[in-house]
Amino acid sequence: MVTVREEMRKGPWTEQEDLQLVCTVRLFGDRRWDFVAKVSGLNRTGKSCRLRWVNYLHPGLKHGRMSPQEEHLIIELHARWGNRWSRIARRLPGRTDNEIKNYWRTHMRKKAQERRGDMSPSSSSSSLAYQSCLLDTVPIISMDGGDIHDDRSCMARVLKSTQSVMDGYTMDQIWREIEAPGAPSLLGIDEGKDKACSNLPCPLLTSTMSDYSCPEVFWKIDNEGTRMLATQSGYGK
DNA sequence: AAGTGCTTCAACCGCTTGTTT
DNA sequence: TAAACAAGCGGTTGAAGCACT
Repeated sequence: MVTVREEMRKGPWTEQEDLQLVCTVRLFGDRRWDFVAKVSGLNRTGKSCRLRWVNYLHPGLKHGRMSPQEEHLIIELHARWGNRWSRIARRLPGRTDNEIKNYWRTHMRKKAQERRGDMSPSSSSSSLAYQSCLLDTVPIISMDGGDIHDDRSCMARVLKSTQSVMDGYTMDQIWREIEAPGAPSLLGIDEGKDKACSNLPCPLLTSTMSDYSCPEVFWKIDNEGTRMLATQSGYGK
């Protein structure tokens, strides 16, 4: 009988861990992080998985320098809202609260102080009103609320059977495919759900959804850009 | 080339808020 | 309605990389 709780892994993520997390999130969605952490086989907390996904692995993220427009917007919104980083981040598609927070600390605080003197409060530029559409770009498949043991064993089979396939892919390759203009989304969600999984850069995902009868639940986007579950199970309502 | 200080940013921590039972 | 749990948020830390001496 094993009663000793395993020590959770901390610190920087490896490429292999990233791959495992990406594949697990694609299969089960980015909601139940404790579940994702468990079935992925990663010895990480759900919290850690969520953070890694949100701040680094999320397909909608930008990975470059801030543009002048983004800089301007950060200054403007910080002046208005203060350190409400997540709120500010929602106005900057592809940027995370963590990234903006770091950026502010390193680049902008000084600049903002310099500019505060000559910036009138009415200088807000409506042309800079970005749409908060980051999350809408994320193709997600989620689990339903079924028996957790079934889901876990399903995932275990999936990961095991496809380990060799995953080995052939690096995160760089996945990013390139995600970022390539006109490239199919990871789950082909842009072209309709019936084609989901047909154009995956990671072959793991094509085979798993059809080869194993894992619960299939899809997110849909409502008119306000809010993700909702389109499901027969009612999970996530 | 080696040492030192600075910058950057990924990741953790603890608290708060929201959701489920 | 309250308790338990999950997710989100903002602050902080520390390692890695870079610039300068």
